[in-house]
Amino acid sequence: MNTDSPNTRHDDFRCIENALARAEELCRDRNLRLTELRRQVFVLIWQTRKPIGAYALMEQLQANSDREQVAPPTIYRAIDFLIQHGLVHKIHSLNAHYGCPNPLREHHDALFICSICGHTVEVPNNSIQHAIKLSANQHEFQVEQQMLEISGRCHNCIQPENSIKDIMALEHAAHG
Amino acid sequence: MNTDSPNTRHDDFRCIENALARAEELCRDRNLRLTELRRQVFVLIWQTRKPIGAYALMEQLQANSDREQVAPPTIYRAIDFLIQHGLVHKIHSLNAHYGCPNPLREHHDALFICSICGHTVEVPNNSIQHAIKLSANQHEFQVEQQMLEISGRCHNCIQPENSIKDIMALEHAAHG
DNA sequence: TGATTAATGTTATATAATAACATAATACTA
DNA sequence: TAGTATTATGTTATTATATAACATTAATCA
Repeated sequence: MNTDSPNTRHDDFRCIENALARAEELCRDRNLRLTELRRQVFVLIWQTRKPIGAYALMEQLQANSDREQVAPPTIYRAIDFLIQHGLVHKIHSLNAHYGCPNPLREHHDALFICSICGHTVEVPNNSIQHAIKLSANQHEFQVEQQMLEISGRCHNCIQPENSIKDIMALEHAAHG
Repeated sequence: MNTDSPNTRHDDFRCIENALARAEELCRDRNLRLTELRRQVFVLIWQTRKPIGAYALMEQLQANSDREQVAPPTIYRAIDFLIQHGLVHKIHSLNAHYGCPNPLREHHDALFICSICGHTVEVPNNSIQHAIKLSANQHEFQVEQQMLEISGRCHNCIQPENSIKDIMALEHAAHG
């Protein structure tokens, strides 16, 4: 299932470190408590690098911490906190979660979710946002929340040929 | 929870009849079988006039038909059929369903869902659609499915004063 | 320090969805 | 029109997702 392009691979550690730093800053600024539990859940979500469900997250937490047993409310509370403060988004069409790459910016983005590899990209788009606002105004509708989830194939997964090529290139590189 | 404006009330029967007629036509045209079960579920969804979950639907079917006992798969299969052919939409943010008012038209609409009264409106919007397409192209993303769900307050529920006024007007009308 | 609030632990349960297999109804074909 | 294949439904059990309710611990603040 891991179809990440190899050249992004090595950035993972720094990427997560950066995300964590941003989260800490945000919490400091807003006087929120990024507790050990919340921090662990946050990091686990980022480490997965694709949308992850609450129960999978629970297992991960169980496995990667010295906690005796983790029950659903533990994980749901942590997730709720992270969602509430924009550090994590929920993808309703998958009942899964991913780390928001830009929690400071106010955003109502389009979410492109690859149905093959799970790769998820958040795309800010003013014209979409504008169109929604306009439509809401026309219908005298007061917007509270919005979600735009688009599933399909990311550029890496569009054509099967490409995947095979990639794999062959990888193997070739590994052998020579 | 029923905050429909009174002047739309009397149209319910005809409205559902029309929807059913459209569904029957669609099924005839596409050689699909709108069985008794599917028809019943379809009508129940329309009768609710707001998003309804699978289990609530199950209870409704239990109560409003002479079936002995309705199990989850029964209702899920019927819903799946209706969704698959565009007769019903699923609202993922609510795990609920509502009847599509225009199943024949190809549409990727914005869905405005009132968080107070549940009133749900499907709004076709070319500029939203255009913006999404553009964004997808830019990211070399091949769209398979998309959903835009917007929750907030519909024009009837925006101001509490209005609701109270409506109720008073209704009561006044009923007494006089 | 003691009181208050916020966070977490713990047990049980509610809600949503599907798997697997049996039976019945419909459509197809010779 | 009888036999066969296909589609739809019935039935039981289970999996997956999420929350309620209450106890305990940790952090904050007067």
